[in-house]
Amino acid sequence: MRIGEVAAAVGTTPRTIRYYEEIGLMPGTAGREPGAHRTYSEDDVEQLREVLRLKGLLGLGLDELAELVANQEARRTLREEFRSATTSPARRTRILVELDAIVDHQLELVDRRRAQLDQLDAELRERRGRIAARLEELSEGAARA
Amino acid sequence: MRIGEVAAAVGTTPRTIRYYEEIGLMPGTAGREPGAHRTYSEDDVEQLREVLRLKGLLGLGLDELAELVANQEARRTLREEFRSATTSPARRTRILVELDAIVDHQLELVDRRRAQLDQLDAELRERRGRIAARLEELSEGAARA
DNA sequence: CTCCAACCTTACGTGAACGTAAGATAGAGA
DNA sequence: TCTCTATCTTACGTTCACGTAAGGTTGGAG
Repeated sequence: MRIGEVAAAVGTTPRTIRYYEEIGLMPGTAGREPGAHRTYSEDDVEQLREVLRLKGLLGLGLDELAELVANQEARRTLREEFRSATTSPARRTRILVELDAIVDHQLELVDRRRAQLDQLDAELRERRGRIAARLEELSEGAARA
Repeated sequence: MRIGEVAAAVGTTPRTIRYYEEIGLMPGTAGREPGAHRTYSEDDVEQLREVLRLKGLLGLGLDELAELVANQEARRTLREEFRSATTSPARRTRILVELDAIVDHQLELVDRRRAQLDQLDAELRERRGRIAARLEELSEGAARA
């Protein structure tokens, strides 16, 4: 796929994709003739989607996202090696353990944020509960009058 | 309280507070002599805390935060009127209904974000589950060998 | 009243994250 | 092969959210 298609597919702009390449969030110049068009695989697109998603949801900056991207790339490499027929079971096991650690890390980030939102949500609901209670009181007072 | 105290109390800087005033996220110049020191109430501090919190958790920009702040100020005004002895029960009811709507709106924002995080969380957990399953398979295979 | 730290205003600087414009080029289709 | 259209590189522009520096003022402690 070319950059314009990818941009349209994930809902962003070519400029953003190039920028992400510039700061290391996208595949980069590996084996591309200077001036040649960029081409992307389906996996690249998927990775970009995840990056944009995490950026939006967690509000991460380039440095933090870079860490996650490194993990994403590690995931891809490991998955490929895992799928290879020549990989030994022992090696497969180590790959899986590593993949597990990566996912764990992402889950930790997500869960931390989720906990904070839960806290806020609970506080808002309590506030709403108090308002409802006062409304009850008021309507009872009106009924007695 | 003065600006430095407030900044320290909520973990930010005087500059940020002045900036928030500039863009309408903080009380402003109402009745302050030009050049005089800014003073803040406990309520102001609390409002600032909420703004910073929502900014951090939801990643909102000035415009979206401004909406929430308008609501915060409405909340304060309404609460004060509610506490006044001269307010009629009918008026109190209307105030409560309005407050309820405000909190509802905030809850909506928070819940939407929470749902997205839940979705991501579920996906990550499923991914982890698949990895665990494959590890199972591998160890079983090793046991049979 | 005096002093001085904390504050004031004004204004320019900064980093992140792109937008936009210009001129040259690549590469898929007729 | 020729033709466009999407891409390319380069580079300056922009908005947001503050940081920082300069020179003057406020206002509470002593």
